[in-house]
Amino acid sequence: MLDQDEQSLHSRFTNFEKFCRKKGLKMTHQRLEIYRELLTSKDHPTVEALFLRVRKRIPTISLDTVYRTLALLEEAGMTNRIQTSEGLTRFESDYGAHHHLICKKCQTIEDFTWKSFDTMLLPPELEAWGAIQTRNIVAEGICTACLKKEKKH
Amino acid sequence: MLDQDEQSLHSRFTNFEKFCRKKGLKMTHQRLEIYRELLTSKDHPTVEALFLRVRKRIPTISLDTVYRTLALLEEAGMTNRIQTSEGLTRFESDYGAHHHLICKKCQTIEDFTWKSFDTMLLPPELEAWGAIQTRNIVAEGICTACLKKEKKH
DNA sequence: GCCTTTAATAAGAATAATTCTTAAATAGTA
DNA sequence: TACTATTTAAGAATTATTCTTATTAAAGGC
Repeated sequence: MLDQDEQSLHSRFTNFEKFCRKKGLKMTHQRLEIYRELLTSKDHPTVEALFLRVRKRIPTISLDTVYRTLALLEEAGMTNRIQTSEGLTRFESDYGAHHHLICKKCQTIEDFTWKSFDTMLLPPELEAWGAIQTRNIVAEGICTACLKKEKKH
Repeated sequence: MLDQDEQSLHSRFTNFEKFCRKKGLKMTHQRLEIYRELLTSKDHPTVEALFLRVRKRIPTISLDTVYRTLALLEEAGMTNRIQTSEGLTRFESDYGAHHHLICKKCQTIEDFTWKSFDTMLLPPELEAWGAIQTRNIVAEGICTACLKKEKKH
């Protein structure tokens, strides 16, 4: 995934403030730090991982606050929840349409984009199903790092 | 998804027996019934749901046995685990490449196939990532039934 | 800048899904 | 039929997540 530039990062913070005001939500220290951490994390962290990272800056923060804030951000469409086959919930800040590559060995998740897929017409049979809003590819396999480890064996 | 015919259902049972023998696993009443239930369930059941269904035939079966058997079947590639955004784990028997339509309202999952997507070349950049083994689409939206309910409102 | 109101927080209890432990039951085999 | 190694049922333990409640802190009016 391409790096986000400073401009877009800044506009994301502004959007967060706007969203909070519109909803009558308070802009707390905790919310801001959790959101900042999520924006700068590129590894699809778990709730626990985010909690540990934010705790470096806010030592008294509780895990529950991280859960609540993530639920809030998700509702506002500012983060995506990813349920992995490990059974863990991971989060990512949302940079528009993209897809996932998951390594079955080390469970790391990488993003990729595929514009021509995104604009491709879905099979016409699907129209009868209802109103489709999103389509995401999950590709699984073994990443290069894990393949190398296997060879050494 | 197309109905499976009797022939294929039978061959699946035979494969299960073969798999068990090869692995030195015992063919228990419980394993057979859990597998049968999974094969004939077309609604991507949760562990709990499978447990309740199998219990009609084996009233003394334990939830843990269902968990263990599903883990076994998964390892053998005879079932797929689907982690939904509700946070529930659902299962399906594996009938080759297919994709999922998930309703955000009622959370039901439907299968669909898309042959031309399955054989389509992935973006060449992905080659550097590693060895990709599977690719699945998850399309989300609102199903017709839920759309109708919304209109009545 | 201070006060008031109301929402948000931390802490720990509660819940729910899943896994583990152990004694009893059973499949596969001699 | 008897033996051995798995598998099972039952319930305890674990883990992720949500709830409860008393305390703290934002936002807005003064």
